[in-house]
Amino acid sequence: MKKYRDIGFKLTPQRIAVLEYLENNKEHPSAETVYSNVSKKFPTMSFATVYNTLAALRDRGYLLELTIDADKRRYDPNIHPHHHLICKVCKKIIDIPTEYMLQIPEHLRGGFEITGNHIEFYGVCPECKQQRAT
Amino acid sequence: MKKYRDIGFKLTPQRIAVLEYLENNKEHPSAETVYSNVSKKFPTMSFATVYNTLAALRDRGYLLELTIDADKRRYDPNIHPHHHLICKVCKKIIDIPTEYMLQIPEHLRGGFEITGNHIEFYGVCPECKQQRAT
DNA sequence: TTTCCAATTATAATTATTATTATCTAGAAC
DNA sequence: GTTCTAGATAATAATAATTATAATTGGAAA
Repeated sequence: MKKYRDIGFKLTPQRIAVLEYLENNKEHPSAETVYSNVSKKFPTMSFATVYNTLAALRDRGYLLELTIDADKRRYDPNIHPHHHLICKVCKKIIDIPTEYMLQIPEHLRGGFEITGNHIEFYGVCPECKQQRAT
Repeated sequence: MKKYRDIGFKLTPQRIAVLEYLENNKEHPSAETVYSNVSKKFPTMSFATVYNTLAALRDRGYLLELTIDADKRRYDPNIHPHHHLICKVCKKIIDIPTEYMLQIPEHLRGGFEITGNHIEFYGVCPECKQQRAT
């Protein structure tokens, strides 16, 4: 696949299948979902390969690992900064552009009734910053 | 413990020990941390009891279950709406009042260097809403 | 005091994820 | 195009967090 050239690691058919499944995917799939879909076309696919590929892509910044669902990690191919709207019942996840921090416009809400929000600020604490410096 | 009367479920010594450990705790401990601390004073304490108690408190709204850390669930006795500042290295979690959505003042940052943020909006999607209605 | 029942304990089971290892292959070098 | 090898795959074992099961216990209520 030409389009994935220079992604920075060895391109195997398995990895291309994962990349293709993820491309433009808005479902925020779990490793299990990726596995079950990719292995349809690639029956020899191993679960470990899915985990390896997802971790490799995450480490290289091609994929976000979401911790929204306590039961399983979810993966987001949209690496541009954005927020999420989450159904508390079925754990459906919808992307929300960063410009909407207070009010989400109707056309993006998708019929959701929004009941709350939570902001996670990320950084490095002074203790860990110092550890790294040494 | 008078203060925990009428909490809505049977108060056992084990549960009181968990409640006392959690009270005013700002560490956002995991089940493992709760277990290891509570079992110091309560050596017969079982891991299942910790999980049961945390789930019972969470279900009754006395405790928030945080999904910030992919590796383990963390628990927050502060049930008033608030946000979190998270060290990406050590997973330390600091409470941030809801009034600070854009800029966190120096005295709350605790020396953190803040590099990003992510908002989770919660709600119920139309599909799940309908399911519930039936 | 006795009965009853929900909570606890001990432990087994489950689920997601990571590690191990032998084998294989993509892609660089010739 | 062939060869070579670092890195990838597949199969499987291991680990860690969490949940389920079943027997036991202890305290509330009769």
